[in-house]
Amino acid sequence: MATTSETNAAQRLKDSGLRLTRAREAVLRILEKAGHPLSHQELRQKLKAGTFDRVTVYRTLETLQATGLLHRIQGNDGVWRFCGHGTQAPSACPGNHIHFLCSRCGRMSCLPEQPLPWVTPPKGARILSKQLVVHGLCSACAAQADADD
Amino acid sequence: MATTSETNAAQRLKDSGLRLTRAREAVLRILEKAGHPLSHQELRQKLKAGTFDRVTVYRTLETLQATGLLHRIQGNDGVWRFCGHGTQAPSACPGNHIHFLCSRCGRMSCLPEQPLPWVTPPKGARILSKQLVVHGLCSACAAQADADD
DNA sequence: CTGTGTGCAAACACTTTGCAGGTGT
DNA sequence: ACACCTGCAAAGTGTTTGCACACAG
Repeated sequence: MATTSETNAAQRLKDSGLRLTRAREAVLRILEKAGHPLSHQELRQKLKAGTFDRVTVYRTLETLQATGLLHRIQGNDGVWRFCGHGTQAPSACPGNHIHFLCSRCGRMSCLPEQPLPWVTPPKGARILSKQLVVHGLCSACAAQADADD
Repeated sequence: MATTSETNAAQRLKDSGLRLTRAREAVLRILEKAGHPLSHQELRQKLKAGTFDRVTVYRTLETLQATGLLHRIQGNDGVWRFCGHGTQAPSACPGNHIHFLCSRCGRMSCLPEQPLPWVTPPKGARILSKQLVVHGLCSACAAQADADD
């Protein structure tokens, strides 16, 4: 079961029945290391722009997310952010928790210790997923904002 | 204090110190009547497309929202939806509750009886707003989906 | 009259689609 | 060998910006 951290991303891809390609491995590896959700753009920057086509990255993220290797959340900026940290189980970070998005620096973070609340569905409705995103200033930006006085 | 329902929208605009214009009154009136949040697009359709420029509607929504006459939420489709129902107080429907978005028909509804949970901010961070959106199938679409078997 | 609102055109950002050629198994 | 990935080009969707004219107060 245990694999070296080197090949962890590759292993997860294989285990999921996906073809092992450069793009997938690179994307997954970066997201595993990131520790917080990255937008397409942020991810692209870490890939040393030019390595992969924008479209490829979009499709790769879509595939990984559909396979359950990543989860995605969206802040009030309308941008998807993908999270793949917690590399042990196939879906170690299922995203069933609150996310925090800093309105100043745009960085999103997971609040894994705070689960999503129970929601009573409207009569007859079926709930498929929930998303609780908290907007505000992260500690760094809050301090910065105070200094700007 | 009471005004006829005819001029309610107009009155609220004046009370907020905004200039009374055709666009603002029309937009506010529609949102008051809608009873659920409308996207720019949905709103535009109710305005009998062509009445106002797209840009005007965007700016009007921005203004009304900034003034507190509307609140806005965003589903996982990245689209803003504006809500102005509950017309009594200046900010009668502040949006401090859960929203439900049907992934099939795209209609959003308010779940006003279910308030947002308390969230503990990350150390040093400052929370400015919260958004809990539940995705799924509304009762109509759930029934329809079952019938599609 | 003056400042704000509106319409029109164009720009923007993010994402998706179509198709030909390249790659993993 | 064959299906699936990738890159390139182009289109799509929602939203914003710049500027000149029109309108509310």
